[in-house]
This record gives sequence, structure tokens and C-alpha cells, in this order.
Amino acid sequence: MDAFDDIAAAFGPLPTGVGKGAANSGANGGRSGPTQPADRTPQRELDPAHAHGGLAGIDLLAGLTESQRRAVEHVEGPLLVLAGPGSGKTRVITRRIANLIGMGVPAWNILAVTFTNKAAGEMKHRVDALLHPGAAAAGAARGAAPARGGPSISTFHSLCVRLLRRYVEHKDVRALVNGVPEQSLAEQGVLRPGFTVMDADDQGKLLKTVLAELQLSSTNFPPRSVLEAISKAKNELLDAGEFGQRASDFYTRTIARAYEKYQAQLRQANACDFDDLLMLTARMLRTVPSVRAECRRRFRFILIDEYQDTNRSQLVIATLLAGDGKDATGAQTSGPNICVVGDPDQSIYAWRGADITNILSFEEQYPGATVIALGENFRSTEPIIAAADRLIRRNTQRRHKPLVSTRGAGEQIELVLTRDEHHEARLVVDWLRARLEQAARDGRTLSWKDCAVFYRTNALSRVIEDAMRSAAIPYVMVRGTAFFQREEVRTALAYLRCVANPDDRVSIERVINTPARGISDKTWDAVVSHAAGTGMSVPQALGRAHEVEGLTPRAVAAVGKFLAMLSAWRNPPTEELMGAVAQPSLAELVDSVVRGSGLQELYSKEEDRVENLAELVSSAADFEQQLLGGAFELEDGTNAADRVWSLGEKLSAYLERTALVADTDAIDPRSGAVTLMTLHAAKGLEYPVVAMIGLEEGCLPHIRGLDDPAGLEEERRLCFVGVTRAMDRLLMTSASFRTVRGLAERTMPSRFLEELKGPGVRISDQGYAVASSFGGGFGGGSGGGGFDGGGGRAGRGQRNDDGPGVDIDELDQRTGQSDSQDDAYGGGPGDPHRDFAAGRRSGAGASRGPGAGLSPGSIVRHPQFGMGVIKSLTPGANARVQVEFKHVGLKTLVLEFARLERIR
DNA sequence: GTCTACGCATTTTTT
DNA sequence: ATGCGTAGAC
Repeated sequence: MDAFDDIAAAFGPLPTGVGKGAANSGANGGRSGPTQPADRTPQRELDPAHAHGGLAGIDLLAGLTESQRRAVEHVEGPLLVLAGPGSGKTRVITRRIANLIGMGVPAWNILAVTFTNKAAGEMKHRVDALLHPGAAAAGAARGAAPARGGPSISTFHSLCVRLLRRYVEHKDVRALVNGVPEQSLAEQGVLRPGFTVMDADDQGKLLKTVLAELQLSSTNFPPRSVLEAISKAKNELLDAGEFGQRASDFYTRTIARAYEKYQAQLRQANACDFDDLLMLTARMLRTVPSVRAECRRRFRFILIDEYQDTNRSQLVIATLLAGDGKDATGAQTSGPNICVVGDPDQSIYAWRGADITNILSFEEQYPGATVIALGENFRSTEPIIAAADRLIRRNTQRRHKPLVSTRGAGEQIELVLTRDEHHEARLVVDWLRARLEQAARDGRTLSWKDCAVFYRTNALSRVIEDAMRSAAIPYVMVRGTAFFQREEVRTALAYLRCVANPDDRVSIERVINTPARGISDKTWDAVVSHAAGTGMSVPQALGRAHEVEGLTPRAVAAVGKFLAMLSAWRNPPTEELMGAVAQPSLAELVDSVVRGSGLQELYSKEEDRVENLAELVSSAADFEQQLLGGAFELEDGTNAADRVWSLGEKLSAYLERTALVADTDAIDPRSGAVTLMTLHAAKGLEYPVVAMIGLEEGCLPHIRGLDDPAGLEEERRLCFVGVTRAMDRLLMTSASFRTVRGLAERTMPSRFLEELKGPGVRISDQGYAVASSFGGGFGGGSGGGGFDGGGGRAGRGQRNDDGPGVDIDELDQRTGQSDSQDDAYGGGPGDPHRDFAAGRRSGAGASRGPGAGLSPGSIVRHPQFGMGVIKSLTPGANARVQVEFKHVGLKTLVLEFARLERIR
């Protein structure tokens, strides 16, 4: 594909003088009105749309605290923003981006990197809103100047995919493989165009075959931990050779062998895993000066969110992109324009290689960096903040920073000991219901979407789900990859990957006999060893199945039929009109694969699987529509809708999305449902009402974090993250029995409960209350009383008779809070962006609709009618279009619904 | 070659 | 309890 082929064209010379004198804030200090870009914008050869004077009317500094404002106004030089929970971080970031643009920095020179796609989508949305105020209102005005050249906002991983795709054939790539000078990645066999990104599941499959080939027992070398070790090595930027050299003991050396082989297999399959994306990009930037220089010219202002969760390769990428702060003439400026934002207290990803040192030593790395601490918490009430502070103070490896709530008094936090997980779940459900009822009585608006339930491990969600269902409370689970991990969906995607990347051995293996088509494991093994024996790749050997010894003619025929099927999908029937050639749509291809492969038939008896397959087809249709409808902006600042996409390109883009976009379980923003998610997933979100369950030793803190102090501190930070998501109400529960794997186990309350204790915290022990005897009321035990140690809980569970509606105290009226709330954090749950998303620009999206770029004479394709030529267009609210179709003659269609694809 | 049944080990968090 | 891998039956 590629969207990014045009990056080079968009890379311009270094603009000079942007914001000079405004560096490190202050110079601009008096100004509070909108900036005037005119005097600072180097008037360049770019599309005039870049020079949108779009900030008129928005005061980017309105309602900011002094430190927030300093951060927003910071222009050049390194900047570290230490942003405590609820401190308006997102708001500061988005406004700073808008401010940079207002100062005349071309938007496409700005790169913002976030940790999740969700966050990227969110940030994009907000920056858009700042840059195009009123776009939502005026959005209907189709054909308005498209907002081109917005800032790049993406995750590290998607950024890396783009860069790798862009440079995979770049000639100057050197020495990524030792001693091969001046060759592209493709020539070195590292990655070739069309490479695929393997997900965890495929990684596991691939590694298992490797371990089998090395004849390593899966008990001594569990795939999971081997993969972990490899991942860790990659995060440290060690390739297999380097890793092997450092390996001293037998175990590590063996892992090194597995690593090497695993890597070779990946390469042969023209695939890479998540960690490769980062590692290869880091190495490329490090070893290829021309690429590095080009990227630096493109990304002149770099911003990284959640910096405390970056790993080594991400640090290297950031550092290399940021550069040394010298301008085009080599003169030292105020330093690299790198801004990092984070909070060491919210570092919760050390287990996957995140290095908290990255943020802690930022000032050392960039002497003279501006450091701004955002300490005020605008989100949560005083009791919540005070408790969070008591908790996090227990961590020793930490620089203390005070937490201050600007919201003042609020309801008490409730810690409840329950009997078992069912009791706990019912309690949570009743408590949530009571919150809504209470709010209703008080004339406040509170709905299910304002509520969330957090847990340490996904396994805990089930009981809660059941309870929610039987209480008829709508809920949504934010589960990593629910949809795309379904067996049937994964298989269908594997077919698509085979189509897109003929070398993808792992996907071929997955689908070659699913559904059963007479190609047994034995046949497969024979082909694989034939490939190994002759030096062919497995896909090549498949193509020469007749040469493989020991295969029955029947098997050979079956293989041939399979390959023919793939090949038919790769060369779908095209249609031709006046020299223009049209391919089927992506959705048609996916549909054809789902049916033609026999998957549809295979699962025909399982209704939900069939539905999921149908859903996959429509997700492809959605994607296609977004692509062609202007929802995606490309790296070069143009819009995806402005170019013609071949089917193969669309397919690659789609697959890339399914691999990199994790949280795609469609969350219906309208449904107003309670959100269920892990604590890790909760980071960055906020909810008025929060319940955290499973506060037990071994669960939170998790058993795996208990053996070393650092692990425990990370668990504590995780708990801290959970607590600080709550705005108004917080319930934390612990069950004294929990069924772990079939067996009920006695548990101990989490030490964190003890640590949270204090004023504003109410504890009640209902550990022995009978499940049926509680009804939504909360025993307000002796607020502040503890769990007396040992047998304490073995005593009677006390429960007072407050009954429903115990919570006499009023919630703080949220109307009184500063506007920072809605602005900085809104949209956590129920945000329209989660659906298939990063990269979607809902605001501006409306301004380009279907059929943008069409005019009489354009050749289009309609899913049913086929190809045709546009005869005339009637603009307006219900724009219509007359099309002369090749086969069905002249038709008039409503543009909005016609689903026309521009071919030429 | 394909399907079923039984025995086994399994447990965190995610791009 | 669930899922995976293997062994044995159709």
C-alpha cells in the first residue's frame, strides 16, 4: 500500500523561527487571547488548508491553573509534565497541541504518541474540537474545506508500522542485519512489503512449533515464559545473537536458540510481532541516518503520553526522533522539542518491560528541561484523594508529591468484606442500583454509564457479569480483544492474511484444514520437512506438493484445491469500463472468504458464530466506508478518501487495524451501561461511581507481585490507579471465600484496605451475613474501625439496620466543579471513538461524506449495480447523483446511501 | 482422515 | 471450571 509513500513529499525543509523567543514559556505570557498565526507562520508551499487560522474564537488558556497554562504555552525545548491523577493532563496536552498550531507550527510536524488506541482516538477528537470549533454544528456542510494535515496522533505501535511500511524498501537501510551494507529491509529479508503483524495467539503457535523442532519439553520451557523472555530481550533491543552472547547459563542459552529460530520463522513468514515493530523501528532510526533525518524533519514536535509506561525501545525511538535540538545550521537551540507527560505513581506496566527510569531520568537526559508538576486533582472528592494518598505513600521507591483535591468534601469510601464472590457481586449490583436511586431522589442525573466495576484479573468478571444480567442492569465489558479473538473470527482473519501475505505460514497452517478438507497433519508435516530439506519456504513447498514424498494423490489434489482457492481470492474478478478497472469491495471479499472457505457452513449450527462472521463482514464494510468516506487521515496529511485504494491495499489496511486495534468490542455509547474492566484498562478513565472488587491478598496485590518489593509496589500503584478513577463514590470489596478453580478458597483481605483506612473511609464486615439478608443498604460499620487481625473476621459480621438509602450524605453537586472536568476527561465511557477507531475523526468526518471528489465523468462502482459513469450531481442536503451503469443503465441515487466507490 | 473422549495442567495485567 | 493436547475409535 501505501498511504505513506507520500511522506517524503510532505517532508519539508525545517521551518525557521517558529516560536523563537517563546521557548520555555513566558515570552508569550501576557497573551490570553487567540494566537495569530500570520506573523509566525512561515508561509510555505503547503496546501493552504494547513494554514487554517482555525483557532479564532477559542481561548486556549481559559480556565487553566498557572502550571497548566505554563505547560500549554511551552513551545520549544524539552518539557516534562508530571501529571497526577485528575490533574487535567489530557486537557493540557490537547491545548498545547492546538497552541503550537496556533503559533504557526505546521500541524503535520507534530507527533503525539499515546499508549492505547483509545487514548489516541480520544486525543484526536479533542484536538479536532479545538482546531475546528463548531465543526460539529457546521459538519453537515458537505464539501467544506477538508481539514487536512492534522497532527499525527497514534500509538507507538501504529507509528512503527507506518514507518516500517514506509521504509521497508528504502535503499539506505543498513546493518540491521550484520554486515549487509546499503540494502533495504526488504533486500535483507527482514521484512518485505505487505508484511503482517502477528498477534499473541499466532506468536504462541509459531513458538510452539519452534520449541517442538528444538525438541524442548514444554514443561521445562513453557511457551509462555519463553515468549516472555524473548519479548523482554526485544524490548531491550537485543537481537537473538546479542541475547545469545549474554546468555551465561544453559537455560538462557536455550532460550537464545529458540529466539533465533523463532525470529527466522517470523522473517520467513514475512511477519513481525508487536515487539519487533518497536525494535526494528528503533534500530532503523539508529542505523540509517537518512531515514532518521527525514523523520526528524517530519516530526519536529514530539509529545509522549503515559511516559512512565514506556520501555527501552520506546525511549530509544523517542530519543532518536527528538534529536539533539540543533537547527538546520547546526546551531544549538533550546533543545529537542520533546514533551513527555506521565506520572510515576501510575506506572503499571513494568511486567511488560516498561522502565520507570525513563521518566525519572528525563531531566538528566535533557539538562535544562522545563519541569511542570500538575498536582491539583479536579476529579475526585477529598475522601478519595486522601485515601489514595495514604495508599501511595506506602511505596518507598517514589518521590512524594502531594495530592490535593480541589473538590472538597464528599461521600465516604466504603470498604466491605463479603462472604464470597456471589455475595460480593450482588452487593456491588445493589450498591450501584442504590446510587442511581439515591441520585434520582435527590433530583440528580446519574445513569448506568456513570458507573464502572474494576477488577484485577479478567477471571473475576464472570460472577459480576452474571449478577448484572440477572439484575437486568446493562453492562459492557472492556475486554481486550473479545471480538477478534473468537475462534471463528480468528480463522476468517487468518484466511484473509493468507490472501494478503502469501508467505504467512502460520496463517496457512491455521486454515489449511479448517474446515476439514482432507489435508491432515501428516500431510502438513511432510510438506514442512520437504521444505526444510530443499530449502524452500513452506508456502513454496505447498505449491510443489506433487514433489513431496509420501503424499497420496488425494492429498496433493486437496492441497492444490486449497491453493487455487487462495489464488482466486487474490485475483478476484474485475470489471472494466472505459479503461478503468474495478475490483470487488473489501466487504465482498471478506464475505466471499467466509462463504467460500466453508467456514460459514462449518459453523452453521452455532448461531452466535455465524453472527460473528456476519459481524466481521460488516466490520470490513464499516472500515471500507470510513476509509473512503474520509475518516482516515494519512501520514502525509492527505485524506484516505482522496486516493484510490486497490483491494489488496484495503485488505492490508484492514488487517493492520484488526491486529493493532485491541479494544474493539463494540461499546454502544447510547446504551448507558455499566462498564466492567480490568484495572489496567481503567487507566486514564474516570467515573462518578466506581466499585473495585477482589481486594484480597493474592488477587490485589496479585500473587505474582508478592515475591519482590517492586512487584508489590506496582500492585499498589495499580490499586492507586483504580481508586483515583472515582470521582464521587467508591466501593471496594473483598470476599472471604473465593472459588478459584473449582475450589472455594479462604482468602485474606488485601493489605491495601488496611492502608486506605482513615477519615472518610467506612468499613463494614458483612463476611458472614447471609446473602439474602442484605438488600442494598450498607452497614455503616464503625467508620474507621479496622479489620482486627487474625480471627477478627471470624466473628459475627455486623450490619446495621440503615436499610436502603443509608447514604444520607449528599453527593457534591457536580455542577459546581470547574469546567476542567468535562473538558479534560469526559467521554471515558461511552465515547463514540472506541468503535474501530483510532484515526477516526468524527468531527471533521462529517464534512467529507461519501462521494467526496466525485464529479460528472467519474467512474464509480456500486456493490450491486457494478461500474458506471457519473452523469450528473445534484448537491444539497440530499445530494443525488445520476449514474450510467454498464449493465443496468441510468439510475439516480441518493449519494449518502449509494455506497459508491470512486474508481477514477 | 476425522471426530470424540479423556487426562492433564492451568491461572495477570496488554500493544 | 475450563481449555488444551493426546490417544483411541469410527
